Amino acid sequence: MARTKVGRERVARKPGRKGASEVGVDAYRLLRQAIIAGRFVPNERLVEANLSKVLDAGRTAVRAALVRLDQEGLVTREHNRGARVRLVSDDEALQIEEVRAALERLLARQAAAKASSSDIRELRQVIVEMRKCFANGDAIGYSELNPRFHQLIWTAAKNPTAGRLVGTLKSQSLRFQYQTMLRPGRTERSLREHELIFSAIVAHDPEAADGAMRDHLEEVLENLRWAIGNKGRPPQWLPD
Amino acid sequence: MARTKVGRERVARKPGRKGASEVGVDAYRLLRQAIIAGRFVPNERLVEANLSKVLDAGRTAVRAALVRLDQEGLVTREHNRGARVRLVSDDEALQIEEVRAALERLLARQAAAKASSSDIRELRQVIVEMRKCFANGDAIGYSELNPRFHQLIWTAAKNPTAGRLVGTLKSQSLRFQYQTMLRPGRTERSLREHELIFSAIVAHDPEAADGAMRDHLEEVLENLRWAIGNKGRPPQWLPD
DNA sequence: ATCCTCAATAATGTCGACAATCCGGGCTGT
DNA sequence: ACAGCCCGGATTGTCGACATTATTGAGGAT
Repeated sequence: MARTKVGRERVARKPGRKGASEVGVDAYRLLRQAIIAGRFVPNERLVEANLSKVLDAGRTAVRAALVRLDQEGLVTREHNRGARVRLVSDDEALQIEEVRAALERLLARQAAAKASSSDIRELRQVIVEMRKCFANGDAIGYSELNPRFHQLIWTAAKNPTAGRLVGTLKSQSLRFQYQTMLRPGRTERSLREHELIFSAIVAHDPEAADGAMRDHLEEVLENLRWAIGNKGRPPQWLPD
Repeated sequence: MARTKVGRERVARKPGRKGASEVGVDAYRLLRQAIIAGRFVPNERLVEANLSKVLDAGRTAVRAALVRLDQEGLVTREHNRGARVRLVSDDEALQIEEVRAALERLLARQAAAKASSSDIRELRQVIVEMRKCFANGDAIGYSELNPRFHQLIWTAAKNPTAGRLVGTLKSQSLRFQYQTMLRPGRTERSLREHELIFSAIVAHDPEAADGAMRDHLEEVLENLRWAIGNKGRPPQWLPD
């Protein structure tokens, strides 16, 4: 009865707090976003007490988040030595990208087989916007459309297993992605490749979708190799 | 010095305990093995207190293990509702198998490109043993050789990223695997397919390895579909 | 009889405390 | 001067305690 625990004020950790969201999952998402956004230097130590304050969550929640992120490959944990943000080497980035390519091919194939008309409508929408960005020379707008296009394919494929996997892979190699669109003329080719994938899906032709996605990601991989080769030099536009 | 804490007996939780191993990782491995081995009914509730006693680990360790296994897809956790062993539906099993096929194709390709002579030696060893098992009609021996063959390919491919992924996928769908070898004549075909993969790797022909692995896993997938179609009926040999 | 309410129970989520461990810096002995 | 040792600070790992939440079952009102 009315055991309104007065003993320990469960006073909100901080005044403004979304009531509906849980603490643990929040800590996980926040930390994940922070890592993906590159707000930590690679190999930086993640001290639980600090994160606890910064994320405004108990150490327990931080701990759970670190365990998840470890399993996810975004941080490494050594016994009694804490957690660090994981540094993915160049070789690893290539491996990850290869795996991602294999999965995206599968997803493109399945998307072509199973895409609903609403899936196709949304894809078309993105393609239209991409064309606009290209016409306006808006390279960064284009870059932001890119992941949306791929995500739509994942949902169209209706294969959540593969979708989750590709998502985590992408988050691991995201740091390398910013270099991929700097090459002159890359945007135009990319647009054409995306259009090919799209039309294959519209035509419900799995074979063609697979091939188009293969070509596209082969191109991306080639770019990545090039970017890694040019490492150390500051990334810069080569004005055409 | 010699702060040999007597206050709280850290006496081994149970008499026989490997000193070098840590508790947490042990709990994880044990629970994982138990789930994979099918020692739980699908959808069975995993009560932390019970596991704590059974696994002989603190509740904290159990908790961490559950978080990991959740991320790995072997259990599901609902907030304030605990964890259950995850039941993978038939559809999901098919999806998983499709993803696995895509990854194994990649691995076969890379194995053909990069296999060292010692890798090849070990693979040959397994093939020889497989032939023996087939000749003796030892179907279960053959079944146990199967995963070893594939694992050797993963190591030969030298792509730990893909290897880990395939490993977790396999653990998720392991429950469905026992049905795959029951079909009459399956063993012989399987052996031939494995031999084809092997010779492609020996010849360092990535394209052929990819194709052979594709054919092999297409066959496996077909078997899985058949097995799922025949569900409910008790699995039984059809004597030829 | 059926549905609603509400307490008892069981399990999870979270926190604080403390031990175990690692790391860096100073001290000592040769 | 230099190597090795040892200690103190900092950080992680683990445990127990307790609040919170879902669930179950009994009892009462309609």
